[in-house]
Amino acid sequence: MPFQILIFEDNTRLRQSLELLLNDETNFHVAASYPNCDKADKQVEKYNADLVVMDIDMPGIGGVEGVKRIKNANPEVKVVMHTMFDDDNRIFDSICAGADGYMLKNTSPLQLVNALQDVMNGGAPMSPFVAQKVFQHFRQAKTDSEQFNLTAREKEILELLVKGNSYKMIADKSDVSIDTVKKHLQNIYHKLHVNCGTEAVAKALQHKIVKFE
Amino acid sequence: MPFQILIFEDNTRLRQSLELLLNDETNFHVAASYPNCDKADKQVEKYNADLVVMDIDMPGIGGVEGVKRIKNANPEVKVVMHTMFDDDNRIFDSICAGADGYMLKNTSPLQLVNALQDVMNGGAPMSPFVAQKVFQHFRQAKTDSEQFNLTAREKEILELLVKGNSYKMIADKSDVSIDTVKKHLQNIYHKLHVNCGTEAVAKALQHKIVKFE
DNA sequence: CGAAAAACTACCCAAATGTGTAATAGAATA
DNA sequence: TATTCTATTACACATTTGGGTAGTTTTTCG
Repeated sequence: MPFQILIFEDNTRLRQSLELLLNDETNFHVAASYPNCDKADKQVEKYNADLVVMDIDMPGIGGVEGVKRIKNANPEVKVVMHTMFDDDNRIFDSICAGADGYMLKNTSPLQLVNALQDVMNGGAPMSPFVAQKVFQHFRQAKTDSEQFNLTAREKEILELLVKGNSYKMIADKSDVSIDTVKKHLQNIYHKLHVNCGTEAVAKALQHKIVKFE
Repeated sequence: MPFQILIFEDNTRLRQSLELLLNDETNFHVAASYPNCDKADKQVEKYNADLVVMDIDMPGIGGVEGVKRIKNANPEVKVVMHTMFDDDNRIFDSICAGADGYMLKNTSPLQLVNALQDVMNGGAPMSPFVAQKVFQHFRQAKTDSEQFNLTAREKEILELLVKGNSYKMIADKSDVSIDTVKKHLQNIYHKLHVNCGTEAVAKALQHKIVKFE
């Protein structure tokens, strides 16, 4: 039995093209297609869909919200974004909302079909450009984290602060007096251009000076 | 002129297979291959390589450190990891170290060649399994972030704290008395199971109760 | 409607935090 | 060698923070 597919795409012509393209595949069957995803979760339910092809820019609620609802109601349904947008926010929002793949509309029909097969095999297909964005996201902060010129000792103290230690606890664990800790933190605050511990923690985590766990 | 490729792979048989496979492609040429990457940066320099295929588990410095050195000396060289390891740390460490792709060794020869072509076209090829891991990494905390039962007001106050505001500033911006802020934060600390502001900030960011920026 | 949850305020008090100034000693570097 | 950088400690002072207790007022929801 072929996979049941739903298409959400407000451009009528494109929507029909997609239907034709996907119905050509023996193991795909387009159960239905819609120009908006306002009731996507119900529709997925109704057709017992296995796979959803989702545009982002549509009238009513957008595709990102659409994914959220579908995944919320039915986490095992695969959703692949199919959109023109290649900006970071759209991409990351979609992934966080639960999308299983992200293909740009400049993808060739063959590649799109491959991507959909891929996702049904447990993969997470992305257009090359998207994959690059994703990789960049990991590397990102890495570079600017060095720019604060914290000394080894300062990083050590800062890390203890981030972990939730009080000055006294930091002093004990670092085996120095509490006044030394104070002085170090004062210097750290200056280097990070912040005025208090909470800000320092936020900055340290944002810039990955201290890693999570 | 074909792309100049370097291969780092300690398994002799596999290394030779890769050479044969890649030399079959008209636009690839394996300039050299080595059983370890202790001098990878120099070797890349020497052959003016465009692309590196890098194993992770090798005698001497591992592939992750190898990528780091290559990218440090020569950021425009493309490096694709080719390894058996599919654990999160290996994957994310490699990406952070600057890898441009991450292919598992169970990849078919055809797919590997495709991946290498892909990377030379500016893509970031990943094995399906790896792509999935990467997606998961984004979604991660998302689910448990709701579990703290913070009220809307509490989230608002917490967010201001994370942004570096003092109690007084929060009171002003929220248009309530400072004592109210105190009380709210006290409740928040209890809900998050922490004892102070810095810990709360760390927890809020880790669990994405408050988003970066 | 009536109970429960959330928001708000006030006051007291002890402890923690952040700033300034000052000084010593070892390491790194020019 | 001289100088800068880093790590260290000390002390004084004002402010902030965090906890406890106690009460009022909205909202929300069964």
